[in-house]
Amino acid sequence: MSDEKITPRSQDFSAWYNEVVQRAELADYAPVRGCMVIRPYGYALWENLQRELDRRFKETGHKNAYFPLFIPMSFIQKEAQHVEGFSPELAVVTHGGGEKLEEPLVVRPTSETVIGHMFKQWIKSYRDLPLLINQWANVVRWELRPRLFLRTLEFLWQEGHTAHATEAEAEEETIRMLNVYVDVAQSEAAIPVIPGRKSESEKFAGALRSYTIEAMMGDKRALQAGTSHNLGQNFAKAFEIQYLDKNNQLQYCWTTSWGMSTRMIGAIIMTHGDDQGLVLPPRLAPIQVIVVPIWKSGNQEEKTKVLEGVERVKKALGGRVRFEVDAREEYSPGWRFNEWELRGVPLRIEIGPKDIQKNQVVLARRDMREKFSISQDQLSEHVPTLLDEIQKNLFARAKEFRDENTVELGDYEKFKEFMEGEGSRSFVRAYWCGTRECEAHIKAETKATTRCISFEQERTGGKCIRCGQDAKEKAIFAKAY
RNA sequence: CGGAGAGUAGCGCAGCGGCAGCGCGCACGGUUUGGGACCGUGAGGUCGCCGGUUCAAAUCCGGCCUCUCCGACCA
Repeated sequence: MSDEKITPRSQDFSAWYNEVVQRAELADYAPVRGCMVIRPYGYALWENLQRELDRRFKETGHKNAYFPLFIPMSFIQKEAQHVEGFSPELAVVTHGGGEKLEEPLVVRPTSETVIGHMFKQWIKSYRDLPLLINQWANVVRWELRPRLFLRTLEFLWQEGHTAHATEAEAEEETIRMLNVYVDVAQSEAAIPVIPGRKSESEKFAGALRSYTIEAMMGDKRALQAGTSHNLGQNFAKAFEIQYLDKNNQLQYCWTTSWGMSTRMIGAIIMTHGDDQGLVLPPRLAPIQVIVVPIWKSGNQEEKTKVLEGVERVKKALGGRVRFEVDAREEYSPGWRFNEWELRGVPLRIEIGPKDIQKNQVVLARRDMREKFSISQDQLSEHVPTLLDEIQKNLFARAKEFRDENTVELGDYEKFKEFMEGEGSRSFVRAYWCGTRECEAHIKAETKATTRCISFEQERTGGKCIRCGQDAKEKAIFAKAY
């Protein structure tokens, strides 16, 4: 590992991002183009996110299951929109066991089709509904331009799939799960998000309606951090997912699907990170507190005393926070400080001879460049409180940044100028007539796309920013990842 | 897939027809330790891959692969 400083965020955001991912040991490039290895530290972060999602899925009545990686090609082709949307990015297995397969197998890009096929077998009666399933899995999409965590050929995610008796229930489920994503993003990852509806052209291939949570990254570009789809009866009809209602009438189900992926790790990096490196939200950080003991080597008495102090610290923290002790003598204190800052640990405890004398420790918050001392007796009470404060501060800071970089515009010429100039990477709220034509023109002329039609808006109506026709709603426009 | 750049030790780079180099990291020994310590001794290489030109190729030529950035596509 090189000792050189990382590229400052302001100088080259992409270079900064790649360096942080690798030097913080979150992930590495794999030998296959577009693929990545998630290293233990990055995987621990994912596990913490998984735990928070999984807990909420179970609280809302969902059960985990697992469906196969391989999907018959014919399944993908059953839903017209779906095949159109996913065909360009499919990985297809044509041979197995040295023989050409009779029917090619698609490596799942998402599992609506195979799950739809199984739902048909499992659902007979209205009594079987709702069916609430989630799976933790890897999926493959042959992306043209990969980026660590944000867009790799293979990625990890969860995909929820549910079937309901009525459209209203399906819609309710879709929104419920979107709200779970809002909660996880904001409460756990400390990332402020805007929940809203996707435009027709941005929605999932095969969905009736797609909802999204959109976040602003440190370079002001938008990132879709989670999606929830109301699939209507599109997949139910394609896969004949039917039930008998109370009146013995055969009805098609209404289905939903929703997903959040390892992309969230990219979102965390790009929302909170700074020129020192990664900054992790305490609630998801694999290591919440790093304890760095300091002593003069060769001074055995001093070392013993400091290590006794470390034992007291461990006792105070044990069971309350996730912590590690970095007592490596081969690295200077300064080196270790920098190392753990680069890796985003929210809170550092320094303990050396001076602290032992005064029965104190030095605390350093990762979110601020300042140190302060507290009595060792206050540790067990103070550290969890501090972690909460850091969590809140990260969210508040990110929200302030996003709000500062969100503008409301009504004039198209100004909009165009804005997207070319300094503000080119900001969120713009503007009335939009809702037509594909206007959306496509805006995209072609400004590179900005509609991120979502935010739920959080007054529906007073106005004029479309581009065509001037009546518009019912405002959309958020931004350049996106 | 279009445009640009890059691949030489783990990382960052120099060398650009004639012995494979530097800095950092790594190992060992010693001195150090409150913001990326220092000295010494070492280990580590099919110069991205394949082919061609040449007495001789990391270096010149052709093809391919990979990565990064900018587009189109996308969780």
